[in-house]
Amino acid sequence: MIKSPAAKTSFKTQMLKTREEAIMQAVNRLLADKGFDAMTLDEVAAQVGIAKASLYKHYCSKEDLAAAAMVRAMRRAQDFFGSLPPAAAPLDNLRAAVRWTMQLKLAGDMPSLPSQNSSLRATLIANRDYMDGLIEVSDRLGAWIEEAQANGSLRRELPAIAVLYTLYARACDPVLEFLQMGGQHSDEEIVDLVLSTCFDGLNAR
Amino acid sequence: MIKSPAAKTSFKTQMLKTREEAIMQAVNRLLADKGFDAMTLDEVAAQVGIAKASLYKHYCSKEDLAAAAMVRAMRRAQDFFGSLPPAAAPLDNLRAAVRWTMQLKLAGDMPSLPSQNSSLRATLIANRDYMDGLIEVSDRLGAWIEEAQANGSLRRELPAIAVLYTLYARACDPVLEFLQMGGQHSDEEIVDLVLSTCFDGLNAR
DNA sequence: GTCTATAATCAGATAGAC
DNA sequence: GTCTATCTGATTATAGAC
Repeated sequence: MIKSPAAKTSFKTQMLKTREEAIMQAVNRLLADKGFDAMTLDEVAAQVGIAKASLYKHYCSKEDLAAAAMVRAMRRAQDFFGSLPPAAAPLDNLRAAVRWTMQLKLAGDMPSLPSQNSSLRATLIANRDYMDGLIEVSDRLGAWIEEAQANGSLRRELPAIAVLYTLYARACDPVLEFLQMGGQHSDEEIVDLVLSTCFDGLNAR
Repeated sequence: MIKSPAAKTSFKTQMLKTREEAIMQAVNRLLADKGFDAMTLDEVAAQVGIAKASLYKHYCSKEDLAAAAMVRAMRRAQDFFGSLPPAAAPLDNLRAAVRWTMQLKLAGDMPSLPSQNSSLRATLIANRDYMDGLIEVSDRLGAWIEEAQANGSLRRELPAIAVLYTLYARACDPVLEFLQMGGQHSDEEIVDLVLSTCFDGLNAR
């Protein structure tokens, strides 16, 4: 069978995309599981089933690899935002966003970064795609936060930036994995618990 | 001047203790600052002002070094508990404990561990002093949690273990450093903010 | 016990054949 | 583009003089 050059290119491109998707999934899982520093490229290559050197044909450094995973996560967040009902209350949107993040985290599909400094930070800050995505996501969440404070559903005395950080922090909350490790609760229960302590606090009312 | 053997031994012992205290302080700061993986023994040695090889005369591995810092942190926590007024309400004790931890963290004097797995975990679990300290601290906090739930100041529907984890997690909460990095708030304000979001939640009441 | 010098290991990155 | 084999640098850990 004779293929046109265009079809051949398209096929190869698709193969490439599929492989890169496989790499991203492996990186996501490893990043969620052990963090950037502990993740080795040998592991990534082994999990994808390719040689380590081949990774460098797709991404030119370990930092680049992780940055790509983060860019992907930002895109997925924005897709999720787009799927929310347009008429929903801002507080419900915030809760939905945090819930979505924690579900992905528990499923090992959220490449949460280490809170502490690493060589990644510099790479990420220099990465236009990531920064654009981060800013868009932050703007979206920030708008909901201000709306929720304006309509009285969120505490007005808290600085919006502190609320934003608190929500972001749920993506790397160790309470999630500790409870998961304990084995006493289902993932769904864990998400409900942490969501409740985050928004409602520990104190009785 | 002639010294008795006893005095000489005591002096040397004291010198040793002083040096080990200096090492612990350096480890504390580095552990709080960049975490276990990113901390190198070269840095520790440089900060203490001794040769790297000398560290191994005091602690036989990097894990051991960090474990010693954690044991020390547990002891200090217990000392702090002992300094609390005996008649205080359990909820006040919990708040005081979390506040104390966050203040140390912001001052760079709390060797918070990475939430994620590392070679440290195995070493710590095998370390009797650490585990004993951890259990004692957890028992103390756990008792306060149950008392606070019994007297209605803490939400009864939350599993005590989830509350305990949530309190522990404040020791490595990235919100602290993010707000500190922003430079808009004093350390005291940051502690108040995070304490408030932890116990009172984000929602308006 | 402290030092200088060095071994041993591991992980990120590259060379070059195919 | 993918592979095997290798380089390079960083870091933990140790040897041996003093």
